[in-house]
Amino acid sequence: MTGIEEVARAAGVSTATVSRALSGRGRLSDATRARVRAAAADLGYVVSAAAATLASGRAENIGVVVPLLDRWFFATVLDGIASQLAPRGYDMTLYNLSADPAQRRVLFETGLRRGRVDGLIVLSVDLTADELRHLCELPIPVVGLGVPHAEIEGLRVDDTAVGRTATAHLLSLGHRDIVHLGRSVPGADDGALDIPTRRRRGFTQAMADAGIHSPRFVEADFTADGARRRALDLLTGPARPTAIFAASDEMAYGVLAAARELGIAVPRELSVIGVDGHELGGLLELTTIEQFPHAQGERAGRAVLAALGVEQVTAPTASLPFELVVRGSTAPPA
Amino acid sequence: MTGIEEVARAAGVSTATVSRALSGRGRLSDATRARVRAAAADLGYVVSAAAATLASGRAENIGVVVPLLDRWFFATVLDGIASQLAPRGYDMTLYNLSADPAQRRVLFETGLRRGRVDGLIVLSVDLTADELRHLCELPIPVVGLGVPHAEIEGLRVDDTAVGRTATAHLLSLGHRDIVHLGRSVPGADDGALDIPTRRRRGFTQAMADAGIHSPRFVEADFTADGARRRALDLLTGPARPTAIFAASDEMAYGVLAAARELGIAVPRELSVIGVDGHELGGLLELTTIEQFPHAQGERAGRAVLAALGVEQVTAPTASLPFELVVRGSTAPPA
DNA sequence: CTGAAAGCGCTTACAG
DNA sequence: CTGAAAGCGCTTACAG
Repeated sequence: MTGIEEVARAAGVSTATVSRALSGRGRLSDATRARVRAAAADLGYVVSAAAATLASGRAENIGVVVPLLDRWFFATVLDGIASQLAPRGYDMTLYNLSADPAQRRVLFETGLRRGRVDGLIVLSVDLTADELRHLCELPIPVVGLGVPHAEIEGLRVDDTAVGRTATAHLLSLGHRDIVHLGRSVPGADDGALDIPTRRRRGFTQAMADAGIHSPRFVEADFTADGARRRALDLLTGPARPTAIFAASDEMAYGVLAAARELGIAVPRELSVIGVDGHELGGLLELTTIEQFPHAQGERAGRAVLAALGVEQVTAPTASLPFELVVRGSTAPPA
Repeated sequence: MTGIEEVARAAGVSTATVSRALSGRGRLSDATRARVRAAAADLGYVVSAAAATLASGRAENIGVVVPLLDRWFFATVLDGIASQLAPRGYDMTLYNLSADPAQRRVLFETGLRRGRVDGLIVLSVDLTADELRHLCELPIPVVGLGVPHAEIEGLRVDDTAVGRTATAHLLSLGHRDIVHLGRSVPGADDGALDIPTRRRRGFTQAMADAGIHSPRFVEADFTADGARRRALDLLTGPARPTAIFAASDEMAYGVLAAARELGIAVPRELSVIGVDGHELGGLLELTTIEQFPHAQGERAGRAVLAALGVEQVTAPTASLPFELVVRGSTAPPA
C-alpha cells in the first residue's frame, strides 16, 4: 500500500497538498493539482477510508436499515437509493433487521453508533420505542421511508388514500361484496399507524362512504402463499365475495393462484386488486396501485445527501405519488 | 461522543485496558473486564469504527459486488450473506455494478481499494480483463459466487449440468421439439464461460445425446417481458415447439404469459421449464431447477469469514447443489 | 497557493 | 494482568 507520503515525495509537495489535490477541498493551483493527481495515479495511490474518516469526520457512507432484504419492494428501493449514492462517491452499507431481538439490540445500541455512516435511511420498519429513541439520538441525519413514526423525518405515501383508491375502484365497478386481505394493528393511535393499518383504514373509509359499514377484513401475512391459503378459505366458504383487495401485489398473486386452483374465473367471477406495482404485475394482468419504489429510493437517497449538504435541498417532501393501474384482474361483477 | 479516555477514567484503568476489555483481545482479569464494560455501558460508549480500523487494520466489514440489486435471485443471495455476517459483528457494504463504464472504473480502481472492507464477495458478474486484474490485486480475500473466471476462488453451480438436467427432463417426457431461451457468448473459451452460456451448452449436449444436433436456441434478455416477447414470436411462428427451456424462472414466467395470451394450454400444448427456484414458482406451477440462492449466500458469507480466520474453514468447496423440481408446467407432448 | 504540525480515536507491541 | 507510548494514515486550522 503506497501512502500519501510517497505521493507527496513523487510530486514534490507536502502531504497537505496531496490531500487537497485528491479531495478537491481547499484552493490549489491547477498545475499542482494536476501534478499530484498524475503522481497518485502513477503510484496507484488511493486514500485510506479509515484514515480519511478519522481525520475528517466524514465516512462517505450511508447506512440503510431494511426489514427484509429479499422482498422485491425493498430490493427495488435499495436499487433506487444506490443509484443516487454511487455517483456522489458514497458507499451504502446495509443493516438487515433480524427477527432476533438480541441482534436488533446490538444493532441499535452499538452497530449504528460506531460512526461508520454519515447518514441513515430507515425503510418502513416497525420500531420499538427504544429503537426509535436510539435512532433519534444518533448524531447523524436519519431519513425514514414509510416509517410510521412522526419522530423521524420521512418520506411517505398516503396509504390511507391508497386504500381508499383501491376500494373506490372496486366500488365504482359495482362491487359491494369486497374483502380486504391485509394486516392491521388495531390498538395503535393515529400518529404511529403502520402502512398495512393505514391501507385498511382507507378501505374502511371508502366502504363507509358507499354506505357499507364494518366491511369484511381477513388477516394474512404479506406473502403470496399466506394470502393464497386465506383466499382458498374465503373462496370456498359461505358468502363468496365478488372482489378482493389485497394489501400487496404478492398477496394478490396468492389470491389469483387460489382462484385458478378453484376454477374461479378472474375477473368474470372475481376481481382482484393489489398494491405496489410489482414487476410481474403486467405479466399476470394484475390491477394494482403503483407506488414507484425505485423513485422512492431515489428520493430517500437524495434526502440524506441533502441533509449532509452534499446535494441541493429538493422541494419540500410532500406525500409520495401513487397511481391506480387498471389491468385485467378487475371488472364489474357478473 | 464519549471517548475511550472517559471510560478509562471512569473504570480507573488505562485506555489500553479499555480497548482489551471491549474487543476481547489480549488477556485480562475477569473483574477488570467486567468493570470496564460496565463503565462503557454506563457512559454509552461505543468504539469508533474509523479509529479502530485505522489502528488495527480490521474494518469488520465485507463488501459485496452485485450486478443487479433488484433481481429476486441476487436479493436472496444477499439475504443469505447478511445472515452469516451480522451475527459475527460484520457489516456488509454493497457495490452495485452500474452499467456506466466510467462508474465501474471508479469502483474497481478506487472504491474497492480504499480499505473499507476486509473481504469481498463478487456475485456472478461478467468482468472485463482489467476489472479481473484489479480484483486479483486487492490485498484482501475475494470470494466469487457464480463468477466464471478461474482466477477468482469461487463457489459455483455446475451450470452445464443444470442445462443438461432441464433438457433431459423434457426429453424424458417425450419432447423432441425443444427450444432453449437464453443468452450466450459464443466466442468465450471454456475457462471463462458465463452461466447462461454453460446452461446452453448443457442443453446442446443433452440434445446431442438424444440424437438431436444443432437444436433451436433463441436469444433473449433475462427479463420476464423480454422472454414473453420472444415466446410470442416463437409460438406464433412456424414449427411451434412442444417445449421451452427458459434459462431463468423469470424468463419462464414470460413464456407462460405468452402462452396464456395466445390461448395455448400449459402443459397440454406446451411444456415450460425454468431455472432458479424463484419464490413465485410454486404459485405459478412452474417446473424448475432449484438452486437454493439463500444457501449459496450463506456459503459465500462463511467462505470470506473463513478466509479472514473468523470462521472455521468449512469443507472444500465442491460444486453447489441444484435440484429438479417437477410441477405443473411440464408434461408429455400432446 | 502551499507547508509544518497537531490531532482524529483507537490498538498493540513492548516492558514490567 | 496492566500501562506508557508509539503509531495507524490521513485532514485541516493556522501561518505565511
